[in-house]
Amino acid sequence: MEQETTRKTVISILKSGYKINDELSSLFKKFDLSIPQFNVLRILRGQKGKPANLSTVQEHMIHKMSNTTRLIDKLIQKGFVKRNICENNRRKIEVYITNSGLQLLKSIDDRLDNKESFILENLNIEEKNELIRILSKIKTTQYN
Amino acid sequence: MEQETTRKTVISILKSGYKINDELSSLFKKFDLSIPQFNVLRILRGQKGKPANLSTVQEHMIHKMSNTTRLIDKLIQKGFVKRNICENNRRKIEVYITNSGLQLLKSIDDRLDNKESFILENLNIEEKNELIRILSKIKTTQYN
DNA sequence: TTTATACATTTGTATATACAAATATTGTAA
DNA sequence: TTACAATATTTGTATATACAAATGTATAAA
Repeated sequence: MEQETTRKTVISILKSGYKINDELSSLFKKFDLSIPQFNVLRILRGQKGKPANLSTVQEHMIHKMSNTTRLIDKLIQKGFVKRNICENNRRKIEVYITNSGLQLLKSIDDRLDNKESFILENLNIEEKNELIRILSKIKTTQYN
Repeated sequence: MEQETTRKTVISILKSGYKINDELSSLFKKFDLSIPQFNVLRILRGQKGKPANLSTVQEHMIHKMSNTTRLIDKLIQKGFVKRNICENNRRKIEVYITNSGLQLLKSIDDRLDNKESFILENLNIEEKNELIRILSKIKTTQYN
């Protein structure tokens, strides 16, 4: 009985995640970006000028990334990101967002806000906080 | 301010979804199955002997599938599923689960229950029901 | 009966992802 | 200072996915 509720809850979270994922994918697609690519750009913007190295970017990613190198290669090709070898530790590379990348994010910001508001339109603020609170209790073996 | 809560909520759902996805992936991987493959098997088991055609399977999938044909090809290769051409309407195919597929599911059932219980270990029954209730309010443009 | 349209599935192709192995650089212990 | 381990990133490869186009079948209209 409770097992049944547990199963339904798991499926409900999974499904909600897929739905939101699809919604955001189709938004970013208009800007020729994938969700992970967008996240990298947003992480780099959060650096406020300071470059980040690959492992830092990986740590901040919303989901574990198996190949950050090629992900960033794509962003470099598009001119949104630049890469240098770190002088202090030549194993590391430094990645930072370009003006073109910042402009792109600026043009996405409003549309993302709208999309997010739309998705959660039927939830009041208490429900949103309740969701955040409960979801934070999820346990996993994979990562924090 | 509320926009900030909205954003946090969206990210929280996404992240929870990714986490659970990764947990289940790594469980199914032990049985050489992906999550969509497992879902197809479970849908077919739910048919209780009656075959299902491709579009029926697609409708029941937890997330939209772009290529059910090849997904089922994999399951056929592994011997968990069989496929016939539908006699009444030769455009359709009929798919059904084999005994080997049923046995596989049986061997997964308990471990899946355990995994799901583990993931939601810190949630009481009210919180689970509350999650289901709130998550059902999520709106999307992509599908129902 | 021919032609067009809708339906159900399959195939082609380009891109993305996962995972393991390889490379390059640095730190450290003998 | 050499050898070994640790760190950071890159590359190879196999598989998965998305999307569009193609195929084959059925239905309906002229």
